[in-house]
Amino acid sequence: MPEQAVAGGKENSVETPVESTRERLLNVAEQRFGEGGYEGTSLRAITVAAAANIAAVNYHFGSKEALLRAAVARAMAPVNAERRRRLDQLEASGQPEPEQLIRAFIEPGLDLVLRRGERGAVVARFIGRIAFDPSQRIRELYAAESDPIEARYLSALQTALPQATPDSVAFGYVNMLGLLALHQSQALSRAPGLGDEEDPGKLAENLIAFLVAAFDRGLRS
Amino acid sequence: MPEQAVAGGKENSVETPVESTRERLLNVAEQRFGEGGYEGTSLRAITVAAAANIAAVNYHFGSKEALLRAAVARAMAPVNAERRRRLDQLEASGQPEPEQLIRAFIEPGLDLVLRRGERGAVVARFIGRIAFDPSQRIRELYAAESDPIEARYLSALQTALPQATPDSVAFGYVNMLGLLALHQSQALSRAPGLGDEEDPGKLAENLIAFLVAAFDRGLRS
DNA sequence: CTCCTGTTCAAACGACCGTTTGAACTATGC
DNA sequence: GCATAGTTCAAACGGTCGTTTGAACAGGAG
Repeated sequence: MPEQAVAGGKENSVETPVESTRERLLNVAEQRFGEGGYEGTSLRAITVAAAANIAAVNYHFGSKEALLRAAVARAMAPVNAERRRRLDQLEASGQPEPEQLIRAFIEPGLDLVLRRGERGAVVARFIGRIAFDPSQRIRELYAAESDPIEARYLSALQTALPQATPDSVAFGYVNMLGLLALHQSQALSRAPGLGDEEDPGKLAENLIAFLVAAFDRGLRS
Repeated sequence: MPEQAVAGGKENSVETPVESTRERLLNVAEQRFGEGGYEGTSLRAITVAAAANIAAVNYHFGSKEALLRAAVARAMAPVNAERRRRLDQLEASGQPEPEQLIRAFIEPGLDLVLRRGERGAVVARFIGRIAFDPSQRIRELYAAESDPIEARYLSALQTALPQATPDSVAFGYVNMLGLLALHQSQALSRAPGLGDEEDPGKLAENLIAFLVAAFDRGLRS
């Protein structure tokens, strides 16, 4: 077992804690997959950037798709955990408002991930891109990762919006999901300096206000 | 010049007017590109399905990307024309309501394209997919095709929503663009039978209502 | 008929793809 | 010391990619 990250070597004490090959592959994978998509990114491009051998991918993960799956799972874990935590908290304190539910969905996706400097933006773009990859196979791979919470959000939104039909609540939910993914992937910011990227917090507030209005008054009754 | 589509031959009088190789390539290209994305679709898969030779692509278009560009231009032309027509009409009859502007943007994208049976759905998915392709190069290719109208919509929306800041109007516009593309690409309909695909007209009305509410009350003032 | 232009074709080009192999290297347990 | 399990490596595997080539074919004009 080489490279145990001696945790106090001569150099790279905190800045670069000697990531393992496996971690470097995951880091570079989510960066490159987020930039070029799954089909548009080769394993060789990833392994070169990660200073790893081609065979390391199949050794640590088994295949290109398994690498993607591992990267998606790792990237989604904190987002899902935060969403669960907020849902638990909201449900524990009575009937939540629609805005609180929407906020509990959007903020973990934007805030928690965009506020972490360069790496956070990379993770956000990766998630947003994979969620709507051209290949249905890969979209399902992402959907499987966020499915468990989807049902909780749908029923919570339904009770918070009793006048809306179940179909229209589901319609609003997929719109929320889609808009979040689009802003995460930064595919909407065509020209630089649209006024969004400057402040991720402001983007979250704008998006939440947009969705709250749509949920409150834009769904069929 | 063979295959002049004799316009009244023995068979295939209306059903299959002997499409030229060029037309068959465009038809298959927008179908396959819409299903698998640009990177995920090979020229060989296209030419086999179009019953054409590989070299025909480079003869008629020059390259894979030029084929995509031609397909995008052909698919967007009627949508852009209809949007221009509606904008002209609205501007000729006084100050349009936000809903009228949103309708003039959404309906040509969904209605005009989803109401035309199988081919319309293929074209819609193609447009929606290309608009948010992982590759920035391809997204720009699409954006160039719809840019000319974008400025008109932005200024019309701004005067229809005088209380909203220019930034928030632009924010609403990209959200509208993104949601339309997502519904066109059918990437939002995960499970079959969500209640949307059954009636494209109903989807358009739901989406318009959703967006009108968001524009009217969900933008920063 | 002969030329000429437009179109199609099989075949091959070099490059890159994801995956596999088997040997080399490293640290640990005995 | 030796054996062992975990990890990395250069090299090659068969396949597919987009593109190019040069010959073959088709119809219209002279």
